[in-house]
Amino acid sequence: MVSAGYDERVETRELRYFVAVAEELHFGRAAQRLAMAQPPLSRAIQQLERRLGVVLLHRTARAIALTEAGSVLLREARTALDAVEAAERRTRRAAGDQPGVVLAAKAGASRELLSKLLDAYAAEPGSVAVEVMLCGPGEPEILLRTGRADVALLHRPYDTTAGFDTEDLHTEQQVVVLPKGHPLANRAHLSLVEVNAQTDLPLPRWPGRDGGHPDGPGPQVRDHTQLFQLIALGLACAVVPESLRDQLRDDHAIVPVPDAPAVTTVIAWPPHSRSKAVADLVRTATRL
Amino acid sequence: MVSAGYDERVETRELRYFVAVAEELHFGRAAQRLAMAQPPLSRAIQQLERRLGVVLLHRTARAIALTEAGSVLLREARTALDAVEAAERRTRRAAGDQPGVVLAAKAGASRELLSKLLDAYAAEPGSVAVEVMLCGPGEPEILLRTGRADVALLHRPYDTTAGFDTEDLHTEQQVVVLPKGHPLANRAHLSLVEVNAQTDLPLPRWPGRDGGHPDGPGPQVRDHTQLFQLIALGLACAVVPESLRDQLRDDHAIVPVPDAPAVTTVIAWPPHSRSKAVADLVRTATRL
DNA sequence: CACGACCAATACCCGTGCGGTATCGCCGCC
DNA sequence: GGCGGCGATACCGCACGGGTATTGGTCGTG
Repeated sequence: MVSAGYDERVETRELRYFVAVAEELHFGRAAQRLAMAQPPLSRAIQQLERRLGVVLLHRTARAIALTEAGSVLLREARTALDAVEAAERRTRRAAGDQPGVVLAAKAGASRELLSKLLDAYAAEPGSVAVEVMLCGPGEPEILLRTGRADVALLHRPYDTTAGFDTEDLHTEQQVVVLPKGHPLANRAHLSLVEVNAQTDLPLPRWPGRDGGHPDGPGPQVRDHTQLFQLIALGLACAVVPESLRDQLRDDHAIVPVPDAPAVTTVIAWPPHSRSKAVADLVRTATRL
Repeated sequence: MVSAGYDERVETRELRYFVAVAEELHFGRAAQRLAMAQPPLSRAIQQLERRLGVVLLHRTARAIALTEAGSVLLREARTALDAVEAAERRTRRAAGDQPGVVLAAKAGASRELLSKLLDAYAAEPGSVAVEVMLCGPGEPEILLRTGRADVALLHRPYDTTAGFDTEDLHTEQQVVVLPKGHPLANRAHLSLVEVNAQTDLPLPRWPGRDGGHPDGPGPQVRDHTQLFQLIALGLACAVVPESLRDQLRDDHAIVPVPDAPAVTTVIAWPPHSRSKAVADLVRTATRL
């Protein structure tokens, strides 16, 4: 009697399939996304459920929904798949000829700090080439988690630094950016509730992790350039860290918002990084 | 022309194989550990190398060694496999009927803090059953990383809290525990170098992550009970947090070691935990 | 109320690839 | 020089992943 009979181990393929189904909540579309037919996908999910001994989906012939366990697995599977992807990427890059590091940062944020950091690090003995990836909001975190970047500049509380090692570099207050000549523009300071209360200038909507924009009023925005242009046109306002004032044109006005949460720029890296270059970069950053 | 031809995606099976080979540095033993024959294992590693486009092992017909990329993959693969295992376990437990949490802590450490925490949490409204796993040094960290525990008490700097969210609970100095009547026992304090310099009482060797003990002098030790017994017998001494004095018998003597690093007890949990029970437990702990 | 649309599950088939046994090639060591 | 140890290669069989065709059940809808 060969007990159980099933192989208990879960494969990444199954996790990828499950994530696709859980996100689409539709076997057909998920199969399409995975470039495969629907029946094998159904079977694979059933097999996963058997392996785990757990019901992951409520099936009602008309639609499917995640069970409690299913939504736990969705979250866990994403981080597990990120870790696997990171393993691939970091291994590939460790074998690459050139030993550079990849630093991810939101385009436009902490511009001065970033250039000072790069200069200071380049002057260090034994420094290697730094490839800078400038990207949209929320992306540096994902790049770091999936091994596409070795180190990143993040901004609490906007970015979540959970799961990384970090060093605080700089803390600053936030300001609201208004079109020049706006009625509120000559106030000495504003509160968050006042900013939210005024309805003629909506707050912009940033894309989420999935790339989609949340619903609601306000223009969709992908980067600071877009944002500041929209503000200059009188179509939006936004609360941003005050260091962004460097990038404003004279058709903007800024007003401090003392009760908005302070923004801390941190340098973050994967907790088990053994790279000398990352360590040097972090040390340089903390000494700025 | 169907470009590449290989499936780029890495499966957990391959990672498990590689970890076994990298740890054993011997295909035969690794295959045995994996309960399979050696040839398929060789092939699987070659396939992994092709997939990644990277040489992972230096083969010299007599022995094998990790390349630079190989040791990167070993580290990354371990954390990725931990994440996959955590996904399985947390999903299984999310489907379980009883909604308890599992708390891991080193047996014997922070005994008083732990019992106060459990009492206080049990008194909270909406508290659930807490299963306490008392385990050896270094284990809570692994339990947390692989999803066997939901929350843990760790001790910096002994445990590495990298990759977890933590809250500091308590900081204390360390003391050296000596057999009663030892020549140094009546000193008001000792320095680390003095402790290391005296050679009649060796420091014990704790097991590493793999369960093996490092080489060197001194007795092998698995828990504090063993340790204190050895000390009482005059066969060892040890530097430990002072709160462990509760567990000493009167055949021990303790002397403060002011320059030993302070030990901070922290409560730690996986960064993306959404469990109300874990959140309540953490909140309770910080209020103690 | 019957019919069609929709969607997941089932039935069945085929090919790939994983794992097994047997063997080779290579190197170090009595 | 021969033997032993170890990884690679050769070859084979079967289990499993993936494909097509079809069923079954449940909504809308005329």
